[in-house]
Amino acid sequence: MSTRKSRERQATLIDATIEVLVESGLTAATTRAVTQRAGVGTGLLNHYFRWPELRAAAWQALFEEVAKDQFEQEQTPQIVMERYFREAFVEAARPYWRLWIEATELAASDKPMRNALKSIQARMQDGLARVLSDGCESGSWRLPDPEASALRLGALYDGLAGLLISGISPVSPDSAEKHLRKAFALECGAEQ
Amino acid sequence: MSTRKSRERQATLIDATIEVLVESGLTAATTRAVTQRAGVGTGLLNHYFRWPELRAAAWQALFEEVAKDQFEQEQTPQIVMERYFREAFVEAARPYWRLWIEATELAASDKPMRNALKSIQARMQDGLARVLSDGCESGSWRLPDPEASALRLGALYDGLAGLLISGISPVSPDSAEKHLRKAFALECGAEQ
DNA sequence: CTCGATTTTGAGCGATTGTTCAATTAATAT
DNA sequence: ATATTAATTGAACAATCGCTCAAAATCGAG
Repeated sequence: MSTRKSRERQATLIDATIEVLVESGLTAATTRAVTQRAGVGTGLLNHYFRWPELRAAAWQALFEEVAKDQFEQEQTPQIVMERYFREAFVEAARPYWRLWIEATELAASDKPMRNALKSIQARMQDGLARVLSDGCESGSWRLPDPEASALRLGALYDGLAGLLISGISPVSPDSAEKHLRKAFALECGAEQ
Repeated sequence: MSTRKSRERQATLIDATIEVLVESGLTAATTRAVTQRAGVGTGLLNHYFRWPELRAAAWQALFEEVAKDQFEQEQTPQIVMERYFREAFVEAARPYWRLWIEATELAASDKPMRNALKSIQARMQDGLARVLSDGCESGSWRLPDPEASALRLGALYDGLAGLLISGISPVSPDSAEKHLRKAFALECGAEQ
């Protein structure tokens, strides 16, 4: 067994899967689309992966990057939160809302996706909680329970993203952002 | 054309579809499961409906009942909200979270479901907004903008339900309920 | 160059889906 | 009772899906 080209091939397939996921979503993505995108035969995918595993692996790799960009950077809590609010619901982030919501649903029946979602969900929530906590220590805001606030803000984010991807009117990306900011303000004690 | 048994048959099929949706979810439900449940041949379903239309019609009928039970009853705002909080995340409501989240995702690609979701979403949000508004007028609580609060509470509900159906740990039904109550308290100005 | 091992291919399998339509059954009118 | 119309059936169809596997291509050691 093993590694002349195999590692390289696996990486190629994961990258191709990420691309397909971003433009087709978790449910519409197929193995054939992935192999075609990667420029390999259909059999090669099954030689290295099973579809549920590959799909979950690609999803997780994608969102590890997102989590890193969003929370794990060396900047002041204010700046991180400001970026979080400003970039939360911009049109460019739409594929990610969709993949997140789809993961939420798939996780109920797909074990690899459940593990991936559990890992990323924890990472996202911890990242947000840490930023919120750092902001408390640096005096940028006051929060009685940063972890609880992180959970509520994260859940509100999910709910707003759900409203947006469903193509239903009453919320626009702009108003969604304002609601997220407002919720944060309420968590902080309605000051400002 | 028309109506010796046809209306009756359509109602039978819709009822059977509701049952299948509740126990299998929107995505796993199939036409064969519905016809089998209704005790009719596979061809009959297609004589009266197309699957996307039937599925959306059954979903809408189901959630019109839910909306009625939840918000459109003659009781004091406090009692309505208390029931809302208490019954939001009990285990018995789980099929409804699931169907709601699945609808959110399906609506992106399924026009009938999008229309059904739009209708029900508006009804739910209006119902909650009205209860919140009534509570302001009766002096039960104070809210600067009941409609905005209804939107945020509804979105938070969706997000918490998403966390619950994904089978991921950090939130239990009990703690989800507490977070929803807490968010309401914050909307009201953190009193109590 | 040769031979064995590894990598890669893609036609085809089996399962599942919503849907069709000629045939059959049931109901109504004359 | 008979004929006409409506209601109902279910085997078969076409489209997808993930996946298999014998065959072909490619690579590396001797």
